[in-house]
Amino acid sequence: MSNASDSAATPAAPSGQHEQQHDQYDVAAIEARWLPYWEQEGTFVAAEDDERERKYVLDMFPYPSGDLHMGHAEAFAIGDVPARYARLRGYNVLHPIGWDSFGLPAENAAIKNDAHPAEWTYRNIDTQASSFKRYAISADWTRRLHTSDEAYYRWTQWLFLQFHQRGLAYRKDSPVNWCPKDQTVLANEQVVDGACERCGTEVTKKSLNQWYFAITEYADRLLDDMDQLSGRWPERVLAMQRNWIGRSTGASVRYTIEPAADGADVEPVEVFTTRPDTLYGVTFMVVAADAELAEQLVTDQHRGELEAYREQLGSVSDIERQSAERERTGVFLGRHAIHPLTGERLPVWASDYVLADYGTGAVMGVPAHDQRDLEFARAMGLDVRVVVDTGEDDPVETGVATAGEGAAINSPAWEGRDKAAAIERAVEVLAEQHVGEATVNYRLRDWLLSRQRFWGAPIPIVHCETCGEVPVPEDQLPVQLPDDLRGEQLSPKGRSPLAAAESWVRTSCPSCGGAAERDTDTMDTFVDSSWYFLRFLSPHDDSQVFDVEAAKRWMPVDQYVGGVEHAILHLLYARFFTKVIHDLGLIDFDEPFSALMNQGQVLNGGRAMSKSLGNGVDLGEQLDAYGVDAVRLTMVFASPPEDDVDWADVSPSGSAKFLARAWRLAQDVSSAVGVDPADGVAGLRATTHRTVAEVEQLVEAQKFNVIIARLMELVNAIRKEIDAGAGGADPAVREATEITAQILSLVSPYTAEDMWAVLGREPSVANSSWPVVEETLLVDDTVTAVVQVKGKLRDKLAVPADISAEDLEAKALALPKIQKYVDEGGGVRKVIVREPKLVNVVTG
RNA sequence: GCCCCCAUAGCCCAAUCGGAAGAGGCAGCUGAUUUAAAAUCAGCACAGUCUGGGUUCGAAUCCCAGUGGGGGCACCA
Repeated sequence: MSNASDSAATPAAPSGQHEQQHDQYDVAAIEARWLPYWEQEGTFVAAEDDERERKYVLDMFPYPSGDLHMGHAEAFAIGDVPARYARLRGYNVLHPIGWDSFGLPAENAAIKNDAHPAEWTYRNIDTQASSFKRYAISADWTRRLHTSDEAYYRWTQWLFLQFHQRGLAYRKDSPVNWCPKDQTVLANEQVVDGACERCGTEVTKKSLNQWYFAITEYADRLLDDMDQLSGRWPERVLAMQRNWIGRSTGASVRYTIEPAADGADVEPVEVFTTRPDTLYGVTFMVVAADAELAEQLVTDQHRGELEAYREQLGSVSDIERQSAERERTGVFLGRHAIHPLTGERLPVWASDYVLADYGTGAVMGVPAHDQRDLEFARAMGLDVRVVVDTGEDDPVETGVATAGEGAAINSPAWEGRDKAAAIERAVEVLAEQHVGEATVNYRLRDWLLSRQRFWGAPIPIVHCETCGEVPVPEDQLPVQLPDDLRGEQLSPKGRSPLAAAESWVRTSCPSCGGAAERDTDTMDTFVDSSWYFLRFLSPHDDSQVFDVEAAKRWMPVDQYVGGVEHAILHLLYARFFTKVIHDLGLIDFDEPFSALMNQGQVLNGGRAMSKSLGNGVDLGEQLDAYGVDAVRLTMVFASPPEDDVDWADVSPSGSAKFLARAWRLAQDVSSAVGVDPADGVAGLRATTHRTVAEVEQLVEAQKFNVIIARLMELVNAIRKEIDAGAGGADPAVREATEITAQILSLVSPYTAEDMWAVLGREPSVANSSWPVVEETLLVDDTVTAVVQVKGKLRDKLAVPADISAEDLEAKALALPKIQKYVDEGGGVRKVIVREPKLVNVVTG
């Protein structure tokens, strides 16, 4: 069972010997034969002037972290199936490849090795590119791109300027997530459980002036347009995006604030609530302790207490603060708000359970019907007033708030109404009194895009003392990265390394010509990957961001393939970019990916492969041991594409065995090219055409693993026919074997190509035409009908396939066994007939 | 706490519309071939579909409740 002992690991035969070795399946020789051929012939180049119907099949492009690994092997084997299938079905297929080549690892490697990030990056890209070529992805290499190329990031900067011009890229001061280890800010999406997604360091808050994309302006469209993706994207990805956007509808309510003893006027405070129906249950108001609002509201007598409270909070980490069991804390601000409907005086408190950056940073306290408010009220001795009768016990006694449905009580303006009707009426009342209105709030925040790191696209903005923030004119793009920084000069210092390149920073203002400074931050690398699928349309065009005419022809992407780890970040950002680019008038669609497939992970022994577990499997070793085709076949066959593949559960040696078995069939075909399959044995022909018909459905349904199972059956059937049936000269055997090569080419291109050549056909099998199913071969003359009595199988019956319901029923009822059961059951009550396959006799 | 997905043989997994529970593979066993082994070939066995209800002539499939596993969001008002 050890890999090393597997016979598929036979070293390559010297070239030129394969003619003599045709009875031996020699993986290395077959790979060596076809790889250069495809490259020379440009077999997979997508033509612009080809007017056949088009398909754009895209794998999420890789980050160049070292060589390819098992995860790449799975993803790209799976992504190649729809691409190759479309090609066989006669589509003009675009299946490009490139690299997402900006990012932190390159920079860290550069610091460590006293080098420039570009050196590490492009070396890794070269390594991966040659591995990809060997892996025989049917990619169009002429469109290869790297996001770290000037020719690419120039247009990333151009897009930034378009966003900026429309007010969608802006700067603001805000507390932001800060990773102390990477010394850079992070987007909300990059903070997982309070820690940096990349390095795991606990994230702190820092108040900084940063660049943002106004993705929240697109929140509704991002949410609502998911309807058109339903059924074509995995449901869980859509669910994750819905969660992330977190739209909640409710009302904003304005509370006037009672002037303090010192007489100073205070602005009204607006709060957001999803439960305006509980308005009569409000007994207090709480503002976020860390919000400016708290400072504005606190009276002089209580200012000291607020400051002490804030100081105390500073020592509490985010993770601790979010723990559910924490006691409610807070301070009274010495101030009262006026209830907009009752005129009651409501004490205003500050607490850390209210978030400063959601809604308005203030909430109305409804302790009877909100658990958090109830806990706070109990801790502070505040009133609890029940205004919804849910039929549950009094929250005051149980300590459990009743958040469910029920009739409104103690609510004069909507007494007795159920939740929905009460909410509706409450919003009306608020509007009539001019104290509130229906409002929508989102969990989604604007996308923080600036990074204080080197290896990214510089933000094309110049800061001028007289003109302020000035965009770099488009004809001066790209703003190139300075090339004289390397090694230690790139180490994180809490501000961008670009700031150290003084001659780079010093520039003149594009507007007034005076002395000015460049913005020293670079863009989040997710910006780069938010539009690369468009750049693939015209990667060498230096006159425009992408060819808008080509976009009409190719976009949107018909099939996007990638890991579920990008469910929120990349996919949400790419959708956002597409909508903005749509609004810029460059494209006429507003969703980039019509269909999405998530492939699973590759595990080993039930766990993700990792260095610390020591369970890593080296892709190169697997390829050397079993061959590219066997590894690809194993990946596809192991499970449905979206499921994880556990390398400990699968058998690449079994795959290699199957490939050899399939390949040998081609050796045994002795009929000439072009013989009429109609002259061949009928049984095998029926199996063949049934397989083709089924494979068509299986590709559409993305059940790629089952394709392999069907192919194995076909191979078994051909073997049987050759050895114990009509023999290798039968035309049906040739037809079946040719089709085997075609189906196999979806997954194991080398073996398939070689079979195709051995069969005497012109390469490439990848561009051959998909077999036409002969429908007449799919229908049997006779079928087996099952006969049930009360749903239990009691007998079987061979009948003509076109039997009528009446005849089938008569035949079934005439069966002696059935008569026996019918008699025992007390006679026929009803007969269900589904001709020609089933009869169910109901007795009694 | 809220939401999404999943559960079929020792293991990975099939099963169009609700119509015979089993296609394929792995591991296992038997045999042929072989001096032997490998490779190859032929064959065998193993579950009644997580549990409990319901709908139906008929449920792996639909509905309800639960158990177990995976995932997302979460002091978001």
